[in-house]
Amino acid sequence: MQLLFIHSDYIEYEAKEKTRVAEPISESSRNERVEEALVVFIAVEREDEKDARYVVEKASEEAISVFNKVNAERIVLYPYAHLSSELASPGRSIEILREMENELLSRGVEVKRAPFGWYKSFTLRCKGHPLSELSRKIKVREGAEAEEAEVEKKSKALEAEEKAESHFFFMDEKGNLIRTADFEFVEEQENLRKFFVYESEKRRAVDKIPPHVELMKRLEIADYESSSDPGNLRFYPKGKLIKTLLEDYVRNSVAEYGAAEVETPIMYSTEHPSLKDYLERFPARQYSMVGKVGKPDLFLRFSACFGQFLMGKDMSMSYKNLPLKIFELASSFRKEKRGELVGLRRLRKFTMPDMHTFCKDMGEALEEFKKQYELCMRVLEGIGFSSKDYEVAIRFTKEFYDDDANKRFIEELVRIAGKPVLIEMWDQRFFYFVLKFEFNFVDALEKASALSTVQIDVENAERYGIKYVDANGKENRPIILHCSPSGAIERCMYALLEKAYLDKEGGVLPMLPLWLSPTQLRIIPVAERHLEYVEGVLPLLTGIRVDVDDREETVSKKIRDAGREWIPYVAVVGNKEVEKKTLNVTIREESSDKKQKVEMDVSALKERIEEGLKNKPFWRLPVSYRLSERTKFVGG
RNA sequence: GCCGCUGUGGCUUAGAGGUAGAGCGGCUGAUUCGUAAUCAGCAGGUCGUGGGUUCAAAUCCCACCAGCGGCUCCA
Repeated sequence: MQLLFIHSDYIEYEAKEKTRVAEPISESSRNERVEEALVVFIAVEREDEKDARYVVEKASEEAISVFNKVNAERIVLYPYAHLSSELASPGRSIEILREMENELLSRGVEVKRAPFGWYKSFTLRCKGHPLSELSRKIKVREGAEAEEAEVEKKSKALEAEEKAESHFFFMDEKGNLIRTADFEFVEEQENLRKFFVYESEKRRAVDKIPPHVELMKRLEIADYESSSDPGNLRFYPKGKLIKTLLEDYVRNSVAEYGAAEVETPIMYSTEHPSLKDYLERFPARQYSMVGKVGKPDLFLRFSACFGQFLMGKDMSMSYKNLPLKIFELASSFRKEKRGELVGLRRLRKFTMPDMHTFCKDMGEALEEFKKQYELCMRVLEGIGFSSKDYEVAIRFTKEFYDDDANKRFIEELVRIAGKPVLIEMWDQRFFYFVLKFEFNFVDALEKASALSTVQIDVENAERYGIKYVDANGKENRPIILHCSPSGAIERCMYALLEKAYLDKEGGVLPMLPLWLSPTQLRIIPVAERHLEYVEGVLPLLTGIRVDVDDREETVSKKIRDAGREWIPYVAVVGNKEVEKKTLNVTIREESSDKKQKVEMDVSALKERIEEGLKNKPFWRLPVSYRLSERTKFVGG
């Protein structure tokens, strides 16, 4: 609460015109003149709502203390919104002002309160003595927010979740459901074991900073931005390139699958009835913005669900259109707790490919579910993750699994995965889905995070009023599938970096997939006189991100730097190559610590690289192709 | 958010109450070099921010900010 005290000879005001939030007043109280008053201009702020009682008391104490010091005869409370940019809601503001009026009255002070929500003219004569102008800020005491959060009313879903119990199993490729205690891990199931431990037990401390955080900085991919809210990162040109390529790839894959791309708003009113349940369930997880006076507050979306459901509600769908798929590459915001944020793994602002499929019934939903399960595998494969790189979790309600056909369906999913998967069975449904799967990546610190996921949603069609017309002309609720084929784009980048790190630990030279490598081919002239030949070769290499290390450095130095940047193809050009019109190429994926050099002509190299880029998006190099002209974005 | 640890030029870091030092990177010059760091010189620091203790603070104390780990959480 912001307070401005003016000790006045008199104040005169007139309520001229109503604003939208005006309180009703009698005709006689429109005009007032008060002599010898301590005028208290007040802005009630948003945070005051958390502990109104305390704020009212504190503010009243302050007012009385000033009142006594200056020897005023009475107090005028004057609502003055312009003292703050973070106002409380009008309704609460009026209440708090009234409480303050009563508080002062009960302490024996003569009080007048100017009407709230009116455009008022006023004349004020300030006495001008040293204490006649003072301002105060009343802060909500420490801990009030936490208290508030705890008493926050819990939705039914949240209560149910607390009561819900779940049980873990493993299922092998033959469809045997095995109790976790009875499962024996073989060597290649080490990651499954780590994943299960992560899901079910406490972990011990690791005193390493996550490898990908170091890499994302060193490779000039992304970095923290301490001037923003934590978890909102900056991306350098190379990182933005990788991100754009991944986005394009996922977007293309989903379009090919038959989804229509849409765009929906990133912010929504907190007062929309369909959105309220979500907000109640995760009260502290929103970025919220205070609406202007008389307007509802807004929150930033944490997924594309709302936008697409609200769109779905207004569509007229026939059973003939189903299954209907819409997709969005959605910038999403989740105000994760401070300690949960890590590099590119867990962010507050991230990019979520989000596809929703409207299906006419559970049969169709399951059919689609399986197709999307396979879609997710293909998309991850395309990004650079084989099924060895992730662990499958399938989660469902007991009720779902009690059905024989469903049981066979789950077994089929495990067969497709081709290796044992983690099963979680809930004894009751506590959120909107009955069945979901995720593909989880296990990183160098043995932490698991979900990449792809599909969920079968049986609740939101009802909540949002989404319907389709069936063959009999009757309206029905569709079953909705939520699918993120790759998981968050940033998280894919995290997993790629962690995977490269793990490769390095295993003695393999770390690198990004060719199509994502910022520089795909680096040409290193031995001396300046070889540059001309190199420049002549460049026009033959269109469609490939090529750069030239034209710095005045030794060949050894340039080779080392290319290696540190994980460049997939490094070509050295000296007298021999100029003479024979070839390139001396080191192919990273075929090299170990000992360099493997191959003499190739330019067209052979081009063909080989193009083969590796097939069916993948391409963007040109975002920085100068000459290293001598390049700016460093990160030191070291 | 809570608990613990950390914070020194662009990067990595030495310094533990008494004049901030180095390597990399940068700049300048020399070197035109054949597969993981060519040589020399120069510039660059509010010691995360704000308070406090002290004759004196990077160093001790407090608060805040950011990062890391744990708890928690992951729609």
